[in-house]
Amino acid sequence: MTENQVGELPFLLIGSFRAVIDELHEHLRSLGYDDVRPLHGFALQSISDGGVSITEFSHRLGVTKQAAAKTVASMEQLGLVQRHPDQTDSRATNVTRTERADNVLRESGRFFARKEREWRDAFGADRFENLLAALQELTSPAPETSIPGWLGRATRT
Amino acid sequence: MTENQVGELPFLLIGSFRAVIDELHEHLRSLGYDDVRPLHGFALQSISDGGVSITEFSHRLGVTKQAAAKTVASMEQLGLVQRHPDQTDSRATNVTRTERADNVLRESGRFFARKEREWRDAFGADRFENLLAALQELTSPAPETSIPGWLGRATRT
DNA sequence: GCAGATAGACAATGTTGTTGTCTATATAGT
DNA sequence: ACTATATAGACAACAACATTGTCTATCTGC
Repeated sequence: MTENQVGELPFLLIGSFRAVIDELHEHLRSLGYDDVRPLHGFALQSISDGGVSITEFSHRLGVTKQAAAKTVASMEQLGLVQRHPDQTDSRATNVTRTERADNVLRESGRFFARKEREWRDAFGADRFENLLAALQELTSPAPETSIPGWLGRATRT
Repeated sequence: MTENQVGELPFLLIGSFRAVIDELHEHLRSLGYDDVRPLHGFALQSISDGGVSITEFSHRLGVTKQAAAKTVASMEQLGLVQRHPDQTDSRATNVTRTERADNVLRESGRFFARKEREWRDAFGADRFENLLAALQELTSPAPETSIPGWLGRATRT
């Protein structure tokens, strides 16, 4: 069973992540948000309360402006964001979350809070805090948020 | 800074994963394996020492046979795998790793072993074992290995 | 005002997936 | 043995998400 096992921790990390995200989206589906996909969750979190420009959005997601514009277009179709002309810069577009998107974020937040409570209870507060602290150290300085477009793409752009 | 922060742990998980995989491929690049990408690492681990059929390969990766066949084709181009007619089933293709692929796996294994040693030293054995154990509990029953094609795709296929 | 930078659209293309369909071979039931 | 069905994998068309390159409109600093 351990044939070719090249490293354990990385698989535990991605496996845990996948497990919790899968659970989240199962939950969201049960609430009727059945067209929201993991990518959209990442994207929604990159939109500040006052909205963001497409360029800033692309930076937060770690993709090109063009890719970000397409993501915005698809999320607009899903009723998750709206595009408004920027008042102070007529070149720019201000992208804001819709109420629907806010609901998705709120439900996701509740889900994660519940999940973390579960884990804390299951592990014990000490072990749980230790887990968090250890992971924080692993993500060196800054927790990288530009995940979409990363896996499966060339590391060397 | 915590505006819209919907959940901390998931980001720590994916962030840590990304950090270590990025480091691995930086290392591999420094060794001359500059055309091997994260996807290939997942794929190579799914190839047993005696080789696998394309169908079995597709199951291990969690993708369709067609997608697996394309991955095999691209890895063949990179000199990572070879295709042989199966001796006992003339419909089937046996896919084996090349020496180059074995080297990549070996170097990856070394890298991860070194990384885990570093972390163990940095955290202390107790905290490190706790981290591992906690993550194992998070990955419910089985650590999911079918990662490619997951992020960014529809959860509901 | 003008030169250069920036915002974002449009087009073409690459990578990695998907469904659907097809042929060849294997296997199980009669 | 014969036939029905299942399986292995190829081929084709297409979807999703990214890329690079190019273009226009607008902004900003001198």
